Amino acid sequence: MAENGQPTLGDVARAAGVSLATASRALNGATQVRADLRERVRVAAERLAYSPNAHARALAKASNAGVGVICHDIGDPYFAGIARGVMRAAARHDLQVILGSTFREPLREISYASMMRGQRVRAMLLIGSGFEDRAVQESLRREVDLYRAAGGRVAVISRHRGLRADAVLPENRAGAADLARALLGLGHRSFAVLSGPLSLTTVVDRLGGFRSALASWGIEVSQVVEGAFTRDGGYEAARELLRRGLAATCVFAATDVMAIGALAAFREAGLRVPEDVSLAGFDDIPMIRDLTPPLTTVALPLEDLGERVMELALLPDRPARARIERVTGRVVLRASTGAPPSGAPHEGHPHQPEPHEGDPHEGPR
Amino acid sequence: MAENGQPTLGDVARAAGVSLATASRALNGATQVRADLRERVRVAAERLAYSPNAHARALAKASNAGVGVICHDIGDPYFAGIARGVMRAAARHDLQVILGSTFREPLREISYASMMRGQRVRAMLLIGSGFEDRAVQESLRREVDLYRAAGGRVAVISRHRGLRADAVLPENRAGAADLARALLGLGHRSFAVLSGPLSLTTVVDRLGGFRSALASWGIEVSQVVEGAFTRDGGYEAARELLRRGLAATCVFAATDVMAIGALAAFREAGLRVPEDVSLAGFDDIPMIRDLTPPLTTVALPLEDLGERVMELALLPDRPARARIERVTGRVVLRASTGAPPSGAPHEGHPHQPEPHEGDPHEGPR
DNA sequence: AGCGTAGCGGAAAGCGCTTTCCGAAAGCGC
DNA sequence: GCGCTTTCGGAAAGCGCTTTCCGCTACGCT
Repeated sequence: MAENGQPTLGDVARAAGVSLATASRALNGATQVRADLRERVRVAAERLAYSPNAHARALAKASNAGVGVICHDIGDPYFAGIARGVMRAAARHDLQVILGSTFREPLREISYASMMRGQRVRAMLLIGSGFEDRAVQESLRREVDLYRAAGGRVAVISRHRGLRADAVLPENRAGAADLARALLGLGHRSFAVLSGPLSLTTVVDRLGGFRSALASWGIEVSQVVEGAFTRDGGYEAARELLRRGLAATCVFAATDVMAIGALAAFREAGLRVPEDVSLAGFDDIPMIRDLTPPLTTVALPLEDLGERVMELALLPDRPARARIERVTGRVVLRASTGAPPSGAPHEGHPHQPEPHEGDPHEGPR
Repeated sequence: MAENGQPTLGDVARAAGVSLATASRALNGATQVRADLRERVRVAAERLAYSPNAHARALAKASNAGVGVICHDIGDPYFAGIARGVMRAAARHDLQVILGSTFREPLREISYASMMRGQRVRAMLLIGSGFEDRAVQESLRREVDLYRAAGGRVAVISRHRGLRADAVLPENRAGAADLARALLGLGHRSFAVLSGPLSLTTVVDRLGGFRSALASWGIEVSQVVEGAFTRDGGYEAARELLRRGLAATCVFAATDVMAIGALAAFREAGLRVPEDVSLAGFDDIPMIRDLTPPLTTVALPLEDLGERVMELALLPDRPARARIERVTGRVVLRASTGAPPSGAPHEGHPHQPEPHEGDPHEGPR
């Protein structure tokens, strides 16, 4: 009996009248143990409420039933949705999940990764765009490489650059382009974008896809305002947009969460959506269906994303090249977008070059 | 060097030219190691990218830097909000979080608890009401007792019954009573409740508090419809309510998540909120502020709840009696509640006994 | 200068489990 | 019925770390 009162495998073996090794085999293995003995061991374990020490087991087996998951904010519906999928997949494989929420602090991401390497988790999942900071990227890269060198598996969502890990990649460019075309189809000819931090590939791709689809109609995005990837970030960005003077009939927010904030800002300013301005987001987090008006968006199967990234990390053979699973976003037109108001700014001269404060950021890659 | 390529403490010691024990002390302890040696070890560890094997450490120390957290659905904003707080507190204490999401399957809760016992986590956090099933409760109770007997610490949110664990308990009764009084103050005299499963103490308390406040005005709840603790559960319950014929000017949904569904159902039925019917929820999940209309609710500091339950579990001395922290819910009146419509049913005869299909459930405990 | 004491480094014993390596027991054919 | 093959159970060696227990060194004191 271990000092803390927990029975050990030895206790079980003794209670069952077999050797320690036999008890181990009886409990774990498909190995050959006589049926009656196996049963006796099982009963003894049951009776003692034996719970194998996972650490001892992991140490002896040099493998582990844990996976590490690092996301930016478990309170954010986007990550919560993905986490849901991850949990489901993990349960299917009898894996336990060690969760890290960075709260968008780069250093915390590194330290989580390092901690998970120490835990010898079987796989490490990085969910969401990486941080811009070069040094941070370098540290993370190093950490991940060490982890992989030790046999760990890494898979990511929305973050392929520089990590060459297996990845689930939402097709941000194509999705945003589809959205742009749908909005053009509604009659809009002038657009503003509330982007997230322009350092994130996710944002660059969404903005880029949106722009390129417009470009083939000879239209440019009138205004871009950067904001944090949060509800309040969207709210502030929308306020900034209004402060600058809204010069668009349609606003595209880089994420639904931001769009929610934008909606609030517009409403506060007395703008009706979609009568005065159309608004679209990206991701399709569950709650936006219940907003008034329900939000047009590019739907990503969040829970699926989580399940797939888990499965990806668990695939046995590591090919030379990283496996990439692309996930299509489906445009869902809801009531937050409609025809542009008649008398809208720029209507009738869609091809005019737009002199405005412009955005200093490079186009799509 | 371990076979998987990870350097071991022995490697570090050799590289630093000290003994294994010295290396261990240098890295961990406030124990006495000469400063220059300590530094040499640190450098060697750094250079080798040494990451101590957490399992070996946990095994040797018979303690562990992990805590287990079990909730019902990490995708639900209520639990996601609490989880956020837990993560924050865990990070403060350098603890890693092993997360379990039961998806409301009782057996999964047991198996998570058992798994976490095997992990020898330092603390176990159970978030949210327990399951009704007697056998399930018994198993969980047994599991928890074994875990505690082995020195584990358990803390819970919203689940005191039968576990005698330290608990953070939202004051559901008082909160619901306050809400009822506020609604009475708005002029309402007839009420329907969309409750969650009546087997949950949370629901019983909220319903009970609501009822008892009404009772002191001689008013009874006209209708109670049970539904699942989800958006769709609220939606369905509201539809059922409408099907039976809404006989109230104000509807109280046991959780915000349910209220969101109810709002959708009412809107679909052409009922205006709050002009035709007032609607209130409970919890104050972030998104309800952005609904139209914003939802009246009883605000719980979700993130705080998470931080507090974590801190509670970490408190060193275990007193004979469980520590209970009660958390007050604050009524937040928003636009989803207003004065009852004139010509509302029952108006003018608030004290009449209400013969209707009634609810078979006992009153507040 | 000699002795006592404190402090620091090294050897070694586990932590609880898995797993290999053997020896023993059982089953089979002739 | 005897020897050989096949199973199966037990002893023991780690997995990587912490920690106790010693012995040695170096310093301080008289």
